[in-house]
Amino acid sequence: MSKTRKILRILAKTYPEPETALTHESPFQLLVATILSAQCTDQRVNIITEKLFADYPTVWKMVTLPLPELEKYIRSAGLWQTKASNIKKTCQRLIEEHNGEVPADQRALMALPGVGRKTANVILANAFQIPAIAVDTHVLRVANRLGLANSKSPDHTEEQLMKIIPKKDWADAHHWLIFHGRKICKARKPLCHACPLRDLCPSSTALETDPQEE
DNA sequence: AACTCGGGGCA
DNA sequence: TGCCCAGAGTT
Repeated sequence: MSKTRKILRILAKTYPEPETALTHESPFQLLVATILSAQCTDQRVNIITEKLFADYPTVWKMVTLPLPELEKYIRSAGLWQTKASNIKKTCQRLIEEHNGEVPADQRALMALPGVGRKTANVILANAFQIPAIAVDTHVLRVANRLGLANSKSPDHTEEQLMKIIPKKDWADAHHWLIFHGRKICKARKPLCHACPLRDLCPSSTALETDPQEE
Protein backbone atom coordinates (compact mmCIF):
# COMPACT_ATOMS: atom_id res chain seq x y z
CA MET A 1 0.00 0.00 0.00
CA SER A 2 1.30 3.42 -0.88
CA LYS A 3 2.20 5.97 1.74
CA THR A 4 -0.67 8.14 0.56
CA ARG A 5 -3.11 5.27 1.02
CA LYS A 6 -1.81 4.59 4.50
CA ILE A 7 -2.20 8.24 5.46
CA LEU A 8 -5.73 8.40 4.09
CA ARG A 9 -6.69 5.21 5.89
CA ILE A 10 -5.46 6.56 9.22
CA LEU A 11 -7.13 9.91 8.70
CA ALA A 12 -10.43 8.26 7.83
CA LYS A 13 -10.27 6.25 11.01
CA THR A 14 -9.27 9.23 13.14
CA TYR A 15 -11.84 11.64 11.73
CA PRO A 16 -14.82 9.41 10.94
CA GLU A 17 -17.26 12.19 10.18
CA PRO A 18 -15.86 14.03 7.18
CA GLU A 19 -19.06 15.78 6.14
CA THR A 20 -18.93 19.51 6.13
CA ALA A 21 -20.04 21.00 9.39
CA LEU A 22 -21.60 23.95 7.60
CA THR A 23 -25.35 23.57 7.99
CA HIS A 24 -27.23 24.30 4.78
CA GLU A 25 -30.29 23.16 2.90
CA SER A 26 -29.36 24.21 -0.62
CA PRO A 27 -26.40 25.07 -2.83
CA PHE A 28 -27.21 28.73 -2.27
CA GLN A 29 -27.04 28.40 1.50
CA LEU A 30 -23.80 26.47 1.23
CA LEU A 31 -22.38 29.20 -0.97
CA VAL A 32 -23.21 31.91 1.55
CA ALA A 33 -21.92 29.82 4.45
CA THR A 34 -18.70 29.05 2.63
CA ILE A 35 -18.06 32.70 1.82
CA LEU A 36 -18.50 33.42 5.50
CA SER A 37 -16.22 30.60 6.57
CA ALA A 38 -13.00 32.41 5.64
CA GLN A 39 -11.13 33.34 8.81
CA CYS A 40 -13.88 31.85 10.88
CA THR A 41 -14.66 28.40 12.19
CA ASP A 42 -17.73 26.56 10.96
CA GLN A 43 -19.20 26.67 14.42
CA ARG A 44 -19.27 30.46 14.39
CA VAL A 45 -20.56 30.52 10.81
CA ASN A 46 -23.46 28.32 11.85
CA ILE A 47 -24.40 30.76 14.59
CA ILE A 48 -24.78 33.45 11.91
CA THR A 49 -26.53 31.32 9.32
CA GLU A 50 -28.99 29.83 11.76
CA LYS A 51 -30.67 33.20 12.11
CA LEU A 52 -29.87 34.44 8.60
CA PHE A 53 -31.29 31.42 6.77
CA ALA A 54 -34.36 31.30 8.98
CA ASP A 55 -35.47 34.69 7.67
CA TYR A 56 -33.72 34.71 4.28
CA PRO A 57 -33.46 31.08 3.10
CA THR A 58 -33.24 31.73 -0.65
CA VAL A 59 -31.39 34.05 -2.98
CA TRP A 60 -34.70 35.73 -3.77
CA LYS A 61 -35.26 36.54 -0.11
CA MET A 62 -31.69 37.46 0.71
CA VAL A 63 -31.34 39.88 -2.17
CA THR A 64 -34.03 41.97 -0.49
CA LEU A 65 -31.98 42.24 2.70
CA PRO A 66 -30.52 45.76 2.88
CA LEU A 67 -26.73 45.85 3.14
CA PRO A 68 -26.67 47.50 6.59
CA GLU A 69 -28.88 44.72 7.93
CA LEU A 70 -26.64 42.07 6.40
CA GLU A 71 -23.61 43.76 7.93
CA LYS A 72 -25.14 43.40 11.36
CA TYR A 73 -25.12 39.61 10.98
CA ILE A 74 -21.50 39.68 9.82
CA ARG A 75 -20.29 42.05 12.49
CA SER A 76 -21.74 39.92 15.26
CA ALA A 77 -19.16 37.25 14.46
CA GLY A 78 -16.18 39.51 13.88
CA LEU A 79 -15.87 38.89 10.17
CA TRP A 80 -14.49 41.10 7.44
CA GLN A 81 -17.09 43.65 6.51
CA THR A 82 -16.35 43.21 2.81
CA LYS A 83 -18.05 39.81 3.08
CA ALA A 84 -21.41 41.51 3.51
CA SER A 85 -21.18 43.48 0.28
CA ASN A 86 -19.73 40.49 -1.53
CA ILE A 87 -22.69 38.35 -0.50
CA LYS A 88 -25.08 41.11 -1.51
CA LYS A 89 -23.45 41.45 -4.94
CA THR A 90 -23.31 37.70 -5.38
CA CYS A 91 -27.06 37.45 -4.73
CA GLN A 92 -27.72 40.11 -7.35
CA ARG A 93 -25.50 38.45 -9.92
CA LEU A 94 -26.94 35.00 -9.32
CA ILE A 95 -30.32 36.46 -10.21
CA GLU A 96 -29.14 38.58 -13.12
CA GLU A 97 -26.80 36.04 -14.72
CA HIS A 98 -27.84 32.59 -13.51
CA ASN A 99 -31.63 32.75 -13.04
CA GLY A 100 -31.13 32.63 -9.30
CA GLU A 101 -29.33 29.29 -9.43
CA VAL A 102 -25.85 28.52 -8.17
CA PRO A 103 -23.73 27.52 -11.18
CA ALA A 104 -22.10 24.10 -11.00
CA ASP A 105 -19.01 25.38 -12.76
CA GLN A 106 -15.70 26.43 -11.27
CA ARG A 107 -15.06 29.43 -13.51
CA ALA A 108 -18.60 30.74 -13.12
CA LEU A 109 -18.36 30.37 -9.35
CA MET A 110 -15.00 32.13 -9.18
CA ALA A 111 -16.42 35.04 -11.15
CA LEU A 112 -18.77 35.77 -8.25
CA PRO A 113 -17.68 38.44 -5.75
CA GLY A 114 -16.08 36.88 -2.68
CA VAL A 115 -15.71 33.46 -4.31
CA GLY A 116 -12.18 32.25 -4.97
CA ARG A 117 -10.85 28.90 -6.04
CA LYS A 118 -11.19 27.40 -2.59
CA THR A 119 -14.78 28.42 -2.04
CA ALA A 120 -15.66 27.31 -5.56
CA ASN A 121 -14.20 23.85 -4.99
CA VAL A 122 -16.08 23.44 -1.72
CA ILE A 123 -19.34 24.19 -3.54
CA LEU A 124 -18.54 21.82 -6.38
CA ALA A 125 -17.66 18.96 -4.05
CA ASN A 126 -20.35 19.37 -1.43
CA ALA A 127 -23.30 20.84 -3.33
CA PHE A 128 -22.91 19.16 -6.70
CA GLN A 129 -20.86 16.05 -5.95
CA ILE A 130 -18.30 17.17 -8.50
CA PRO A 131 -14.92 15.89 -7.29
CA ALA A 132 -12.67 18.77 -6.24
CA ILE A 133 -10.08 19.46 -3.56
CA ALA A 134 -10.15 22.80 -1.79
CA VAL A 135 -6.67 23.72 -0.59
CA ASP A 136 -6.85 26.14 2.30
CA THR A 137 -4.11 27.06 4.75
CA HIS A 138 -4.59 23.88 6.77
CA VAL A 139 -4.56 21.55 3.78
CA LEU A 140 -1.55 23.36 2.35
CA ARG A 141 0.45 23.12 5.57
CA VAL A 142 -0.45 19.52 6.39
CA ALA A 143 0.15 18.28 2.85
CA ASN A 144 3.58 19.89 2.80
CA ARG A 145 4.58 18.50 6.18
CA LEU A 146 3.44 15.01 5.28
CA GLY A 147 5.39 15.14 2.07
CA LEU A 148 2.25 14.75 -0.04
CA ALA A 149 3.08 18.02 -1.76
CA ASN A 150 5.96 20.44 -1.83
CA SER A 151 4.78 23.87 -2.79
CA LYS A 152 3.76 27.17 -1.29
CA SER A 153 1.19 27.53 -4.03
CA PRO A 154 -2.31 26.27 -3.19
CA ASP A 155 -3.03 25.76 -6.88
CA HIS A 156 0.04 23.62 -7.39
CA THR A 157 -0.65 21.65 -4.22
CA GLU A 158 -4.19 21.06 -5.45
CA GLU A 159 -2.83 19.53 -8.64
CA GLN A 160 -0.47 17.27 -6.76
CA LEU A 161 -3.14 16.06 -4.36
CA MET A 162 -5.52 15.35 -7.23
CA LYS A 163 -2.88 13.07 -8.73
CA ILE A 164 -2.10 11.01 -5.64
CA ILE A 165 -5.48 10.86 -3.90
CA PRO A 166 -8.18 8.55 -5.32
CA LYS A 167 -10.97 10.65 -6.78
CA LYS A 168 -13.59 9.07 -4.55
CA ASP A 169 -11.71 10.40 -1.52
CA TRP A 170 -11.27 13.99 -2.70
CA ALA A 171 -14.18 15.50 -0.82
CA ASP A 172 -13.40 13.55 2.35
CA ALA A 173 -9.66 14.19 2.18
CA HIS A 174 -10.33 17.91 2.26
CA HIS A 175 -12.10 17.60 5.59
CA TRP A 176 -9.70 15.04 7.02
CA LEU A 177 -6.72 17.26 6.34
CA ILE A 178 -8.46 20.31 7.74
CA PHE A 179 -9.55 18.57 10.94
CA HIS A 180 -6.07 17.17 11.34
CA GLY A 181 -4.52 20.57 10.71
CA ARG A 182 -6.67 22.21 13.33
CA LYS A 183 -6.44 19.59 16.04
CA ILE A 184 -3.00 18.04 15.69
CA CYS A 185 -0.89 19.43 12.88
CA LYS A 186 -1.28 23.03 14.01
CA ALA A 187 0.66 25.86 12.44
CA ARG A 188 2.39 26.56 15.72
CA LYS A 189 3.33 23.94 18.29
CA PRO A 190 1.99 20.94 16.40
CA LEU A 191 1.11 18.01 18.65
CA CYS A 192 3.41 15.49 17.01
CA HIS A 193 3.51 13.34 20.15
CA ALA A 194 -0.25 12.75 19.74
CA CYS A 195 -0.23 12.41 15.96
CA PRO A 196 -1.44 9.13 14.45
CA LEU A 197 0.64 9.87 11.36
CA ARG A 198 3.95 10.45 13.14
CA ASP A 199 5.59 7.33 11.81
CA LEU A 200 4.69 8.33 8.25
CA CYS A 201 5.59 12.00 8.57
CA PRO A 202 8.99 13.22 7.41
CA SER A 203 8.56 16.42 9.45
CA SER A 204 7.61 14.99 12.83
CA THR A 205 11.09 15.00 14.31
CA ALA A 206 11.85 18.51 13.18
CA LEU A 207 8.51 19.81 14.37
CA GLU A 208 8.38 18.04 17.72
CA THR A 209 8.23 20.77 20.30
CA ASP A 210 10.41 20.65 23.36
CA PRO A 211 8.28 19.30 26.24
CA GLN A 212 10.02 21.80 28.49
CA GLU A 213 8.81 24.61 26.35
CA GLU A 214 6.14 26.51 28.14
C1' DA B 1 4.73 38.05 -3.91
C1' DA B 2 3.17 41.21 -0.62
C1' DC B 3 -0.30 43.55 1.32
C1' DT B 4 -4.94 44.72 3.21
C1' DC B 5 -9.32 43.81 5.12
C1' DG B 6 -11.40 42.97 10.53
C1' DG B 7 -13.34 41.96 15.21
C1' DG B 8 -14.62 38.46 18.55
C1' DG B 9 -12.58 34.96 21.39
C1' DC B 10 -9.27 33.10 24.19
C1' DA B 11 -4.69 32.58 26.86
C1' DT C 1 -2.60 42.78 25.79
C1' DG C 2 -1.35 39.73 21.98
C1' DC C 3 -2.31 36.34 18.86
C1' DC C 4 -5.25 33.47 16.14
C1' DC C 5 -8.88 32.46 12.66
C1' DA C 6 -12.10 26.40 7.07
C1' DG C 7 -9.49 33.69 2.09
C1' DA C 8 -10.13 36.91 -1.61
C1' DG C 9 -9.00 41.01 -4.07
C1' DT C 10 -5.83 44.53 -5.34
C1' DT C 11 -1.33 46.46 -6.26
